[in-house]
Amino acid sequence: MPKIVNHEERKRKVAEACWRVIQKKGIEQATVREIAKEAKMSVGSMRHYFSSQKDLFIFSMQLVMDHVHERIKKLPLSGPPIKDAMQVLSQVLPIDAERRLEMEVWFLFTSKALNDPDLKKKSDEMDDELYQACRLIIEHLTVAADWKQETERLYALVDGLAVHAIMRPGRLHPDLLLSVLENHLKVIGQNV
Amino acid sequence: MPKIVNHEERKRKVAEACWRVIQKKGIEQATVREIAKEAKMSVGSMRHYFSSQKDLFIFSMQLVMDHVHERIKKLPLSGPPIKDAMQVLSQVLPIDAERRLEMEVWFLFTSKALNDPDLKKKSDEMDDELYQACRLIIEHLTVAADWKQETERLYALVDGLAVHAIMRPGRLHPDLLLSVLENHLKVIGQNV
DNA sequence: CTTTATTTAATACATTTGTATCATAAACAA
DNA sequence: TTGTTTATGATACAAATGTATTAAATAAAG
Repeated sequence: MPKIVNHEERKRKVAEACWRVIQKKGIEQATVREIAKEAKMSVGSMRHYFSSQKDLFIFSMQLVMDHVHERIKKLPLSGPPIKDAMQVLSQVLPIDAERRLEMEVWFLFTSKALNDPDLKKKSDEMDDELYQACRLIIEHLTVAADWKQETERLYALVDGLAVHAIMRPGRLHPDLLLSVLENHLKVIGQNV
Repeated sequence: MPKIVNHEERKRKVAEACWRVIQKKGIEQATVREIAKEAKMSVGSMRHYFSSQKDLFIFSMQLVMDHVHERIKKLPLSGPPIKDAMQVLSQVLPIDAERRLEMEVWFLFTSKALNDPDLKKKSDEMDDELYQACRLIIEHLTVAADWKQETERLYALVDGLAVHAIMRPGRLHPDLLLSVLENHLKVIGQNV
């Protein structure tokens, strides 16, 4: 009956356009008009896929989470613990253009989430998952009794490195970032 | 000649009102009208102190930096290196209401700075200072050859802990935050 | 071809926003 | 008092923004 269009696929295309606008102009300039322009459609047409700007933002956050999940799922793990941990954590670090876009966008959504309960819910989801991932890594790497402390330390290090690499890519480039993280894991592995 | 008003003092009062609005409603809702209301003056009157919203934002960022500087300057240092380091780093960690307000506001300014060159300049100033502070701490605590790596690690840990304490205060409360940081410094102090 | 459901897009509208204008008030100097 | 400078705040205005409305185009089914 209708026009031949893959609805979900179109939604993802719009969300990716939303990402690009946020990266290029910031979240305050991520207006429905700017996003529609980037997606090469009209505002009215875009509204057929997202009934409100907030719907689009939440979908765009979920799409970041989905991409991270997919990359981690595809990883050929069960090698050395430190190597596996590096592979997993690299999926949330801005070490190439693709991850950088997603992490910059996520960073801006996170800041907006501080004063937006709907976005905060999604932000907390991701946060809980990353915390648990760090917890598992710590449990596999060490037998330290204070796993809570070590988990917070690893998780804070990962997010801190991500933010610094986003803000100061000239100082904290991908190679340095990865070596800092790997050395941390090595020290942890020798028991703290 | 004029009305009896301390111009600089008034500017600081407005900037602090700006902080409170940003914390309560987010940076997108930190409009000139909201800030004027919080400062208990009219928009026109506020414009007498700041000719534009951007001027107010940059002054408000500078005021955060000033407060951090003042607190550090007042510290009675030259005790044990780890204790001194903790005292200094605590000034940029959200461990009480005052610091939490400043760090939340700074966090939001930082995210806005990603797409605003004027704010980015101020953000980079603070960033450079904190990096150098971490560098000094590392140099005093260890003789490790890789001071660049250790500086990035400490700095990322500090900022990561700050962001997590802001986003998830229920999980990462001030006591846990401080103990994670202190243990890190202790391990560093034993040479890495 | 006709019908029907979906997609597209132009236009409108009420709000909000930053900034500008202008008149008034206040305090000190002459 | 008179004059001058600073402070205050009401009002105005153009631009931007999220959302709603409405009509047209498209593709498949009858």
